[in-house]
Amino acid sequence: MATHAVLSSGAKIWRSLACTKSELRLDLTLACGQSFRWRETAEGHWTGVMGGRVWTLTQTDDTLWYHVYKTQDEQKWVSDRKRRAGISLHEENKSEERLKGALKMEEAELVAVTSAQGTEEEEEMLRDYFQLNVELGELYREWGAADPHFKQIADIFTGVRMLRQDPTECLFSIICTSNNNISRIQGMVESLCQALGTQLCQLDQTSYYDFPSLTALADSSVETCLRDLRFGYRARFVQQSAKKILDNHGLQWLEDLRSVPYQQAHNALCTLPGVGTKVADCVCLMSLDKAEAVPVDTHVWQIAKRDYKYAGNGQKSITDKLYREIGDFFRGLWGPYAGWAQSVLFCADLKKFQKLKEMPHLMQPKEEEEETRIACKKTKIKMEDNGAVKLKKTKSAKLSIKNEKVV
DNA sequence: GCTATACCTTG
DNA sequence: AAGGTATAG
Repeated sequence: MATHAVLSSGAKIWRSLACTKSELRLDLTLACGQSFRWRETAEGHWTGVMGGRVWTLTQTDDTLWYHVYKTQDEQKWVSDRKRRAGISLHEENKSEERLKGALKMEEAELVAVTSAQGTEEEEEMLRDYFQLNVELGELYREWGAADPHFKQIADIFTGVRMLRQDPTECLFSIICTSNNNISRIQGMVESLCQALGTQLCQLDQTSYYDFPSLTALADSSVETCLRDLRFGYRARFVQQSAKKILDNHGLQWLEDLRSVPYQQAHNALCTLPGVGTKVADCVCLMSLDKAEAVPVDTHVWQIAKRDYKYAGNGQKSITDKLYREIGDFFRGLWGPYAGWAQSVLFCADLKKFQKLKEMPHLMQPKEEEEETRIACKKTKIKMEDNGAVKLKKTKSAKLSIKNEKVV
């Protein structure tokens, strides 16, 4: 039976890419709530579905390692890819040019990949998914220079990078995030793929499924199906949004929003049921190449108030006006990649990553003691005179952490 | 423009 | 109350 790949096995199945951890941290980037499709299947090994294939990724200091699994049913895989691209199967011999234009890959490459070659294609898919052409280290320096608070976070939370996700997967995953938490969302997205997506392969005891097509999501049976899967009121939003896209616009519409201005894409998304300003910004930022989109949720609002003394005229909730103002504030502070910077701070606020802040060794020596002293005061952790820290959590330290975020 | 309320489930 | 949205006042 097929198993999850591990680097230490020494099997010659791994390919590599030069990439430092300051440019990419898999653990932070794949588990901070951008994509809900990756799981840590072995220490430091992340397995998930991307571009219709199952991947395991891991990294060493200067290298990103990847393995792509063979899909279980090649023929089905190829026809499924074509169907997604909007090509009816009996039609495919008619117009070679049109077919190539509509397919993400050309026919020749499609065949090459399925015959277990296509090394360059897969490397390119990874570079595209992680947007490795964007120099994150340089951006961190710019954000840090403009913003002392960012600089303080940045030394620990390096390599938090915006993924370039598939727009359909991104939209329908993010619709599921309202009034929800990451672990439940992960389960819901997994259920969604299992119920409506095609199976790609099985590794150990786990089956992997492609994200459902727009057509599958639009079917009238989907709302009931998702209600049964405990999607709650989001079930209707998913089905109705899919149907509305197909009825009013067509298969290519979402992807075409990549080439229109941010505000226009944002407005277009907001016409969909279940898509408000925050969900639209997430989709813009995480799948439509709008780096300036800053999704403002309750936590980003907390960050703005707590760390940037943002007043907001004492509003009780995030109104449309306040939403725009906070976004503009961060865009003014961080510039055209403000959404990327926001994701770093968002990540640094997640409960599951708080332990990284307890390891002061990555900070500058001088800052280190002072920062540590402040942290210790807050959390009542004892610090020796020589600056050493006892890494024992007190009760009060734990109590200051609620749900996903630190209060 | 701002506030309040319902909407599904889960911890 | 959780990474909100839609609706009415």
